[in-house]
Amino acid sequence: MTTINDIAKLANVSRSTVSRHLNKNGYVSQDAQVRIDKVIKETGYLPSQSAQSLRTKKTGVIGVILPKISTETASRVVEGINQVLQENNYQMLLTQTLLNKEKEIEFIPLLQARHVDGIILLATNTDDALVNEIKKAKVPVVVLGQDMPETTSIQYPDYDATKNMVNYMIEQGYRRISFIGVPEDDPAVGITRKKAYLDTLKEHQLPVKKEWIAYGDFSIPSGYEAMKTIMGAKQKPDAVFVVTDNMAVGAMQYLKENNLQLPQDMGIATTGVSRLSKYIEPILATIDFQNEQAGMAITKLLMEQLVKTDKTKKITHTYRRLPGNSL
Amino acid sequence: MTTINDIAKLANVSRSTVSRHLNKNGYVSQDAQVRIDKVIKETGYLPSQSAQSLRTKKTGVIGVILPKISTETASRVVEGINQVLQENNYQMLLTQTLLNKEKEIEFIPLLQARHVDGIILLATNTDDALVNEIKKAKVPVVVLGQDMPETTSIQYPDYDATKNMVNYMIEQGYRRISFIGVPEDDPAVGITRKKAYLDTLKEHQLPVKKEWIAYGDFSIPSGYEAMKTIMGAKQKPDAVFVVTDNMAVGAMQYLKENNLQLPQDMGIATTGVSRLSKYIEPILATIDFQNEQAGMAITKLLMEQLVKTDKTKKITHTYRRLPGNSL
DNA sequence: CGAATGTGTGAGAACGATACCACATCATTC
DNA sequence: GAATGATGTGGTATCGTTCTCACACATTCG
Repeated sequence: MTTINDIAKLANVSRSTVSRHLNKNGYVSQDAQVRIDKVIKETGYLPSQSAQSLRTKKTGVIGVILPKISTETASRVVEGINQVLQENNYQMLLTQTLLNKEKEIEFIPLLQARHVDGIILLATNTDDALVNEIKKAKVPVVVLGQDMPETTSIQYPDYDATKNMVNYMIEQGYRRISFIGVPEDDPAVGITRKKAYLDTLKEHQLPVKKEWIAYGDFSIPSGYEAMKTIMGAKQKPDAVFVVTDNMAVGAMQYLKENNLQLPQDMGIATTGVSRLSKYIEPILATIDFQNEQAGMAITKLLMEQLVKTDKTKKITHTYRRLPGNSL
Repeated sequence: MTTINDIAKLANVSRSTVSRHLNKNGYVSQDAQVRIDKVIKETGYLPSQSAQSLRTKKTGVIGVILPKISTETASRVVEGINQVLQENNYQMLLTQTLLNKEKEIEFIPLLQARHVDGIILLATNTDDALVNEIKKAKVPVVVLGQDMPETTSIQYPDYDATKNMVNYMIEQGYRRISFIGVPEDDPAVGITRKKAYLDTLKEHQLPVKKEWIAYGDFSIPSGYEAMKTIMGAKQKPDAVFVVTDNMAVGAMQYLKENNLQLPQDMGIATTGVSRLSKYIEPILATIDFQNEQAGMAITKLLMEQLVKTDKTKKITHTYRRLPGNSL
């Protein structure tokens, strides 16, 4: 590997001059500049990032912590993140927790040892230990998906969107609306969305039955099982709201297998829009959280934090309701 | 940030001793070890990766170059890659080319400037400039998805798998089999799969019609359009083989919109299995290239290369045919 | 005309780690 | 009791940058 010293020697200047030219600070004569440029082109020299970052404490790398990359939601968020990072000449160090909470915490110091300039966390919980680790962090940490105390974060509009959809279901004439959720470890999805569901029913004086509420773990099969549980109730619901699209697909599968006509016999609605969901039958009524944009937005927030570490900011992302024909 | 010097001072030993202890080479007394460990725990010290890599020329980071993360294939491969990397205590620097060939080439030196220990390339072409850049690389580069000359690589069994599926279609009684492919820039998908299709038909003395062949660009809409083009032919085919599942979904969409019963009026088969494809109707007959495993396999190959830079290796990955009910 | 400013350059000290080397101490062996 | 080898330790060079300083020379200005 050629180093800055080689360049200096070949261009007949000192190391300092090359550095000044490269970083465009300080004076370098026209003459020296062309000589340096020439040599750099000839040798294909690229500065050693390790040395640079040892010196400057900046790496141009952003750490991203997410549960699992091979989910459509996560990969779309990453797509958005990557886009903004690339515009700003940053690169992305990706880590997966595979839903292991310990890892979520461990990765923060680990990424800092790698001297990432900032961290983007797609959070699945808001445990104290995690919040603590974030507070201790020496680099800006921004959070997407949960309302993390004292942290710059973007939340999905879990409450409003859910309410909007459940309201819409009621407008469509459904009165016995069941619910498939997830455990409360994940506050945004597990608590907020459920609360919105309950609140909306209550506002309309509609019945809330315990047997109409079941839980899954984000996976397609768990949606299938939850639907099965609910359909075991004495009084059958006439619709179901499922908190994630994957589980909705599972639920739908169960209903179809049991010869229920959608949406005539049963309405179904969800949040989250996967690329293929337009092509399943019926097309799911869903909430689009526009994950790419969310990824871009959170990254832009981080970029801001990188220049001026100002106060923490809370933003709620937008959403769109997509009609589908499952209601 | 606490440095090794702080640790040394606090533990009353020299910097060297701390380093020796940390790297478990050379002698350190029991006594010193416990003192050092204690101080490290108290301070939460983590060695600076920049300094380490400046010194050792190793970063523990692997660069991954891929076209687009938010595709199911790519994200599953990454899932596999990540799994093996994590086992081996490596981290992953992710870059997207967004199908821009120049970037595919640029990223190789760029990642090297970041001192990645190795590069995994999910290649979409085999251009000379790219091959050249790989040859010039100072770190091991392994390639997944294309047969790259003089490079350690894993290819998908494009030829055999396609042949297997087309043969199966013929067994099922289809005789007028059409084809939706992609441009030849991507040799593995654009050339090899098409050749397998043509060869198989020829072996069975079945007609190959120009009007039965159309091309898309990997996207769902392009599959829709290609199917439309083919169905414009005077003599209609009785089946279609689509080289990627996304395009197959588009093709299927077109057929359904035009009231063709699948598989009675028209058989459809493809390669690539997306998470949701089991839930669309009919279930696509497809080839599963087992992307996670491919990702794991290519990463293991890279790990091998990292210890002993031996000769280049060529491996062809395995596949499974999934029946579905679209044939 | 001397001082102040602008332009251009290189020497050398960091940054935080690793690794080679020299040296000290102690136990073992012939 | 001298030689040998294992154990333990610290000094110092080094990796490839950036950055502060000191200094040299030109030009401008009061």
